[in-house]
Amino acid sequence: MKAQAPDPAAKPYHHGDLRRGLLEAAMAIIEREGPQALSLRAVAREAGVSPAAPYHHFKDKDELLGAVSQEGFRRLKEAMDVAAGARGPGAMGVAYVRFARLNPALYRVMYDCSRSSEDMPSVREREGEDGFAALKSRIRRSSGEAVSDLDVELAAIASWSAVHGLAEISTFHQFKPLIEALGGEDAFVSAVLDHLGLLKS
Amino acid sequence: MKAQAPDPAAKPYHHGDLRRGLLEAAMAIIEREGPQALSLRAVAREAGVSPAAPYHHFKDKDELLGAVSQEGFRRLKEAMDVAAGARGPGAMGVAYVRFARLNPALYRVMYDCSRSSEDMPSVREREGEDGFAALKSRIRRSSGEAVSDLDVELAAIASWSAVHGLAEISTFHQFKPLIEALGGEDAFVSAVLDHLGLLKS
DNA sequence: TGTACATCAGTGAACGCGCGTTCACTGATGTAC
DNA sequence: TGTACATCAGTGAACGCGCGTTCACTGATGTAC
Repeated sequence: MKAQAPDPAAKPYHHGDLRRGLLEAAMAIIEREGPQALSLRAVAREAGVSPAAPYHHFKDKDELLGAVSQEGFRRLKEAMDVAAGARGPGAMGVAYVRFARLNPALYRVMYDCSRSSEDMPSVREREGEDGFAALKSRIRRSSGEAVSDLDVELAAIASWSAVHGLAEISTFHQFKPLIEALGGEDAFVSAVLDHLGLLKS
Repeated sequence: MKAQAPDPAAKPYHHGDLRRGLLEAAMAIIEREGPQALSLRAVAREAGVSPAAPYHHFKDKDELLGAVSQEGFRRLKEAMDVAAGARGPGAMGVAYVRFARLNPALYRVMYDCSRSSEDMPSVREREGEDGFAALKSRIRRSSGEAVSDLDVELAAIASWSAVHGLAEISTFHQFKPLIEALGGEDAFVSAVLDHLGLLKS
């Protein structure tokens, strides 16, 4: 009998798409137990595979972590694109913070990888650049013609800082009451972003 | 001869202030090798003491990490207080980001501890609260009387988000050229914070 | 001032553990003829 | 269509390592009398 009718119960010797399976296992572990708990062995375990199997798909642990980060940026960009097409002003900021809220540990890993890797532009960085460029042209469009390139650049950085900062800070327990009073996370984020103009001190 | 003239070369059996020594060792390791490299054994090694010694001062590794975070917040508050007294508007934001830039790994540990600890108000949280309250009254003072408590609160959160986000993002290599063009980190930070008002999209 | 003793703050050896990685291997798959 | 064979993607045992923590211990310090 030659492997006809692929029995779905029988675990095949070959996984099919173990690379993707490992990435998903890694993300599951990160969100369930935190970035500290992520080990290659744990990922293999989670994927139902021997400890040596991942080495056929990733050079070492760092490479897997990099791939996880990359996949995270891909998903973030996806979420932002959806928000960009659909709703009005502020929607993208809200979508950004929402992504970070729904995937806090993944978001942390993404940030850590961004900082530590000093190598050449990877896919991740290119996607990040894309997002940043899109942000700039959005700001350019919504401002008058009187704004310089430098102003646009600085405003884009300010904007990115604000959403990144808010993404991390809004998870503090300290803000729970205020968030409820405002009617949920998204409303809270929107309200905070609306108050960025008041800052003069 | 009874331990007269304390020979500075001779290492005494008792350390003197090992608790502080361990904290400083921990911070040194964190900044030198990153938060991942921090182990109790490494801290003891760095402090020149046996692996078991730290247990006379900290219940376990987490407690030491918490103490490091606490000390970090103390220093951050110190830096902010200096900036508050001395310079004009924006000085505190610049000081905040400067602290994070000079102690990037420590800052990261502080943030991670803030997020993970769900316990009662520790000294760290009280100091954090103090800083946040100070920020609010500063905003209240600099705004007119027409601003509601809610607006002040939201503006304070927006402000905090912006400096936290900028603190982390400004270390990306991607901004090096712009930072140099503007004449240094502080000028860069100041310029970005000045552009927070432009954000409407 | 001296002495007995409790307490404190270190030592160093040992424990069990999970980790990253390597190795020789084997089962499954695809391709050339 | 069948067969030989190269290649691919797994296995599972093993390695050495540093880790957190515990233990019985000992040297130094402070206190009561």
